[in-house]
Amino acid sequence: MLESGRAEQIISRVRAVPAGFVSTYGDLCPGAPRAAGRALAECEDPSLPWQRIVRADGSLAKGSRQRRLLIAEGVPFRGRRVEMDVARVPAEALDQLASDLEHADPARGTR
DNA sequence: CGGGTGACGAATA
DNA sequence: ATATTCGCCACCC
Repeated sequence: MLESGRAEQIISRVRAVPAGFVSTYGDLCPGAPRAAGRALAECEDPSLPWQRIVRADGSLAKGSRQRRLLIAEGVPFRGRRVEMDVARVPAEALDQLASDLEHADPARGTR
């Protein structure tokens, strides 16, 4: 069950982005950022934090709706764009976090 | 095979 | 700073 399909891989990375941070289409799928956008557009899973995926320059694909959700999570903005220098999670970090999710132990680390 | 499309990215004007 | 153009690649017919 690793479902390591192209889309599945992208989706798993989206889930790896922590609240209050963002990542880019290019980081989700280097070399084919549009495939990432495609995956998000097709995926209807409401538990998917799609709003945390923004363009490389910090602009939003989904406009005000997306902006509102991100601000609610505490993502720093500069005008209409996300402050990428502060909130961006690089591709490598995403893989790291994705691995961490598999180890998700809510009871371990609580002391 | 090709041709068109897109929740993109980078370069250019 | 914004608008346009081009390049890229995955997916569909």
